[in-house]
Amino acid sequence: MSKNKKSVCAEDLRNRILSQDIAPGSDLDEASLSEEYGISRTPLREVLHRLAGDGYVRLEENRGAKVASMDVSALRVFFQTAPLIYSSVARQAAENRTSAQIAELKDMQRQFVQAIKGDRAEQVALLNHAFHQQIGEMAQNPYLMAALKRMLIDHTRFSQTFFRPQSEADADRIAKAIAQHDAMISAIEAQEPALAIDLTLQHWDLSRDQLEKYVRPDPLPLDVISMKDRRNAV
Amino acid sequence: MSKNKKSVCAEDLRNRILSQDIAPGSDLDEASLSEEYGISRTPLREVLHRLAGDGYVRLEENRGAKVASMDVSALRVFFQTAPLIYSSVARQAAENRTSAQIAELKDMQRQFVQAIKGDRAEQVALLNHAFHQQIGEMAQNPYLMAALKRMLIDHTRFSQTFFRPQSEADADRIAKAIAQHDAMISAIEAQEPALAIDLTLQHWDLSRDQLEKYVRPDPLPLDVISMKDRRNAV
DNA sequence: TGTATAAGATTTGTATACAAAGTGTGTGAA
DNA sequence: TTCACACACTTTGTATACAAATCTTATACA
Repeated sequence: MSKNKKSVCAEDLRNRILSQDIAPGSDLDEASLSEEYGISRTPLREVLHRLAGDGYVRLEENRGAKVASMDVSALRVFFQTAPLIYSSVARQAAENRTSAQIAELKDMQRQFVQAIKGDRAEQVALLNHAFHQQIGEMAQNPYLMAALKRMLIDHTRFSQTFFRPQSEADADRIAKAIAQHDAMISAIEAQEPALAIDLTLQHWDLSRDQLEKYVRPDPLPLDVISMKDRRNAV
Repeated sequence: MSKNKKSVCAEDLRNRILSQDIAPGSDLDEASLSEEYGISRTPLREVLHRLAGDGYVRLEENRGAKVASMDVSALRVFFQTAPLIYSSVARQAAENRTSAQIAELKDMQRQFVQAIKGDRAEQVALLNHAFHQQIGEMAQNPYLMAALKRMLIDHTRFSQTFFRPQSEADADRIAKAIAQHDAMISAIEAQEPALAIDLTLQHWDLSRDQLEKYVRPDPLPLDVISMKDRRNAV
């Protein structure tokens, strides 16, 4: 794939951040990371500076790099902004996509479906990320792309649980997401911006419902109350 | 201002790129730049990687950093996208601004007007950049901010000629721009999103007209045709 | 004259050593 | 016991040396 160790390092760090393998807010230790990727600190630091510009990490003077945090206030803005960016990107993707890009998008969707069948939740989330980023590439709009990339960093991190079906209803939602992806591909391929926007907003609605579950999950079983009583009794 | 040499270097490079002191597409030589800023190549390269993430430069494998180019196709997308981003940012700035941010914005506007009076065109362009970026900060939306910052890189570079008045009409336009800034400050301070959007779109229209002049300037005097005839005759 | 190739010069990429800043811990005085 | 300070230790920041790649130029050959 990528030729040199440095780009492998950068891509792996991105993936680990996206999949919350490295938690939001955690420190990135230069020494251990450089050893892990078999490079010296110099190129590693260059990677970190690049990731900082891309919004994956934050650099603090004399105290190193931390993974970009996800606080509650950010969440509100996220929900507010996503429909605007996603639908604008979808419109332009339908208008400007090349056939080579369509082929690549279809390939990504194939891999995405494969990964779902194989129950590899982390891979699924990353492939979903790549799918939506590819639609961003199709829009050929560097300004919207900058916003989209930042949205997808948070979206992918938030949606970690999305692709780990817990119930029959979860599986249904994933099947629906696959179908929506297929419909979006068709609309973009057919160069129908209005349809692409509509499908994108539907896809967003599905994702949003699931994200809200992630943010505000079902309350813990009420048993804990009796446990608390018991502990106090001791 | 900034404490260390490294951030001075980063800021100066940004300014030089924004003011086209370093032309789009030109190479950045590590050795000469590091000498110029009195730092070694290691931190300079880190700065370049950061600027790459921010969209100021492009890094090419084994052939260094080049200033982000501005080709014709980009221009089309720029005009297409600016109203969406600018008005969205203006809305949220009016909704979310703090009073401290208003004070800072007013101060920037003061400096901006001062620089215009002093005929320091380059400073004027940079202060105009800072003004609009501050409105971006007020929106408190990192996703839109990413798009806005990228837009402003190109906008500031395109608008280099804007603030070098050549005629009475140019001076009028600059006066109008100042008045629009003031009106935008008032609308944001009064937390009136609809008004802020409206004023922003008016401001954009003014800027767009001037940008179109920059891209498609008045044709050269027709004298050249006779000059050409003369040369061919020799 | 034009092209291909090889050697040299230049520039970029990486590793290592050292400097500087931050962090933690233990000891002594209030 | 608590606070302050000094000291050691850890981590980040920078400079330099060297390796690797690219670019330039000169030369040979068609």
